[in-house]
Amino acid sequence: MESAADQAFTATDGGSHRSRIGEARRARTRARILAAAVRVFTTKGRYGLVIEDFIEAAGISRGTFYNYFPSVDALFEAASRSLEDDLMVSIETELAVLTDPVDRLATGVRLWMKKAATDREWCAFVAQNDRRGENVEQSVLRDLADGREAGAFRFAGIEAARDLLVGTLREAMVRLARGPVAPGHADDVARIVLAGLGLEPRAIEMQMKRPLPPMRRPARTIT
Amino acid sequence: MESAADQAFTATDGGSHRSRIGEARRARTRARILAAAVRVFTTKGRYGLVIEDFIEAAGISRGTFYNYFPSVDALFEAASRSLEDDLMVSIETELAVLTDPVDRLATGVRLWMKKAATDREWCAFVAQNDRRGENVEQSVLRDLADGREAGAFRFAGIEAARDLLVGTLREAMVRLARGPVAPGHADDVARIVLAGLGLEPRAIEMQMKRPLPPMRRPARTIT
Amino acid sequence: MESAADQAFTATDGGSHRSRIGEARRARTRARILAAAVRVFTTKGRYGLVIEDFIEAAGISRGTFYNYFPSVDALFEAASRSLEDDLMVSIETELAVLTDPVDRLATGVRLWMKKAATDREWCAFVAQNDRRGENVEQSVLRDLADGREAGAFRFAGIEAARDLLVGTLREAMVRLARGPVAPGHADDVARIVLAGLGLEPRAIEMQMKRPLPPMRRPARTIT
Amino acid sequence: MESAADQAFTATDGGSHRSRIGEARRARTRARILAAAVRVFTTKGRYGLVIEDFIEAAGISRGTFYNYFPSVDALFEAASRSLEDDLMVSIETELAVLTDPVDRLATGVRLWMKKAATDREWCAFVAQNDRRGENVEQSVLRDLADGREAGAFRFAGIEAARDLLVGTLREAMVRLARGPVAPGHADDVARIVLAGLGLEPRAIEMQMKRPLPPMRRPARTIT
DNA sequence: AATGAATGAGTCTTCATTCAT
DNA sequence: CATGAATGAAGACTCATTCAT
Repeated sequence: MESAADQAFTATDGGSHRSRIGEARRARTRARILAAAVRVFTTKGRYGLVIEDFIEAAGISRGTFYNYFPSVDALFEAASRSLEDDLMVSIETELAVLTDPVDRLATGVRLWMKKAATDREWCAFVAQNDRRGENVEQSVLRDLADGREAGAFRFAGIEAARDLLVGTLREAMVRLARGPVAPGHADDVARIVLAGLGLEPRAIEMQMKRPLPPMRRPARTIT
Repeated sequence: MESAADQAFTATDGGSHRSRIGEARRARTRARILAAAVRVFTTKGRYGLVIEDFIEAAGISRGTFYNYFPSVDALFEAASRSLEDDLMVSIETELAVLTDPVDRLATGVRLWMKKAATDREWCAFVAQNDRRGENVEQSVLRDLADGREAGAFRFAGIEAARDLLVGTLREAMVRLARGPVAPGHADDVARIVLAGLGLEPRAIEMQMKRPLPPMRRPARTIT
Repeated sequence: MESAADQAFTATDGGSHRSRIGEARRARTRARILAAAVRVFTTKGRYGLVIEDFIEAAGISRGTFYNYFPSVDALFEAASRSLEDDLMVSIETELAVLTDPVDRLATGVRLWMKKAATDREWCAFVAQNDRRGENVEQSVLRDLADGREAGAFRFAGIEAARDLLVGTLREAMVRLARGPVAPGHADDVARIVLAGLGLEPRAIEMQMKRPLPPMRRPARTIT
Repeated sequence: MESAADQAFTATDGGSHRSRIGEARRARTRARILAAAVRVFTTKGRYGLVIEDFIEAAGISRGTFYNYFPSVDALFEAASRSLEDDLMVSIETELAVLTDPVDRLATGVRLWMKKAATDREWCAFVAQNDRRGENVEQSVLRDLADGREAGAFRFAGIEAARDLLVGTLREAMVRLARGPVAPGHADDVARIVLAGLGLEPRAIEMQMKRPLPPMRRPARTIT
């Protein structure tokens, strides 16, 4: 039942009160499905999953699933982007204060690897997806180009450089998702990538000594 | 379809000729299915394929498919091993004469990329497949370890080194499979990988100038 | 949406004003749903429609639909009766002044065809509906019987006569609903039906020359 | 197991023996499904039927249904055309010896009504479908045009004439499918249709006295 | 009264697998 | 061995209906 206050409000508000309530509920359900989907994908992999897996994990009905996502593929895409973008926002926030492309790229790689090493679920999930989102691709390409122009990076083709960066991180994540790794693994990966980009050994070590800024929003927030 | 002559001949023969004919036919049909399967996997990817896709491409019946492979997974496995081992045999043959691990690894990477650039179908297929075969993994790890011990490679962790090598090549292959690339791309990839492994720039250039031995068996032979 | 003024007024009033307002609103919403339903049925036919089709066309919510109609069938029934009775009232009004059964039947057919040719939406909708309403059936049967008794009509069985009349008009309406027809089509249909009933050619021409009374309520009023 | 004779035959026949066996089986199953579908549609009407209804009636599996028809609609269409064409072939066979369009059309109508009166199942089914097949439409239009040109028919528009013919027969069939009719009903319908087309009363009576040729293939043969 | 999120039973559709020919 | 019709379990998808707000 609506309270008198609600009534009066509604009367002069043209229905937006109900709308806002509805929207909030929708957002909550969507987040719930996405969170459950991440668990499912992480646990059971990318393929061979059926709708049942997700509705059971999310505690919703079949119909509700289709009210939010038209297919498992769409769900995976949404969950994937959500997780990745979530991190990228955190990273970009930190990188915003850095102007030097080498600082930016080195810090970005280290933060990414730190996240991967710290949050196994995130790592396992993102490693499944063999394509990075637009956010990541653009950010990476820009820093690579700028760093080369500045003379800090020395590599032949920017495409090869991007493949080195993305490919190495991905393989490292797959390894991380599979089980324990040697201590220092994350740093090893960062070093070898920077070496591949042609950064001087001393510059690499300077980068590795820089304190890594803490990332905000460490808790999973699926939107 | 057997000719009438075959029939007549078989009829007066013991079992062995029939067997030999049968075996040869079996091998031919199997090869035909595998070749068609490679085309299918290359074109449509690894997942979401159904038996119909393969029997249509191979021009065989449902029943015949099951006479040779118990499932799509088995077919993929067979096609995958066939293609990869095929190349590894070629590469290993060339590398056999090389004793220096750096020579071996550099040449191996260059041959691999040459194959990828030359044979798009092979490239697309192998890029789909996540795990490198055991052959590849072991050969790579040995050369990495030996090269580091010899002081030519300088990298922190061998796992990171392996991830750099495998990951970069994989991304490069995905790129190749997607469409045309800049000229010199294959060389760029080889260079950047070697740089990542810590090889001196001059040593890298020396490697790149080495003539690349031709690979035998250029024509696809699926076994 | 009620204005604030309505609200305030209602608040100090007894129940009856609210009731009257409510009834009026109810009637308006119902009419709106019916009008939308006619459009939907006309466009998409009788079957395979889902509630979504109607709530979208009417711009209402699911819940509201059920406040007015329990099912699509009920909605169709209501829309159907509404449209057909609407016309029959008009036609009966005109025919009321005519006593001769031949005059009545001929005029009725001509008015019906005129309506069909003039109002494509009505035509398409009614053509979908198999059974004529009871009103129509009884009126037709009486005029047929009277006309035969009077010696004007000459046909063997009254059932066959009714089938000729109803069937021919129906096919003509289907044709009209499908697209443009030759000029004079409506008259052709009236003539051929009267001929089938055995009316003399001269009598037919006399009927066709009679001025057709205008129908009242030309504008759609769904109740 | 194949017999030795089969073997020899197959060997020189390039597989067509198996093909013919397969085709025969396919044809039988298709006919079985169609026959069952006719029963179902006749009994339960055109709409609201589900695949289950048909596979149960035909005694086949779900998968088999889809091997032959993609949807209930397609099945209805096929069954409908099959029945209608079946009759039209019979009728056309009889009409082939007749050159006069009036003879042809009058005989055609009488045969059609005879079929409807004799075979209730056929009648009920065909009456469901509100469109005649191309065969029927073309045959009717040609005879109408020829008969008018010959001066025997007198009607204003050929479209109206077609609507009269098709519409009247359809309503008569609906009536027949619903229950018993007065004796002579079929003849009444033929007479009233011919009258509508403007045929002279004496000519009508002459037509009605012509002996109706027996139709071959009286038994249901669904193809 | 109006809203629209949630539900789940009812159907549709696919596809791996079998097997008689 | 090859064939392809038949199968039916598994899973996808729809949509009438309910109900808290």
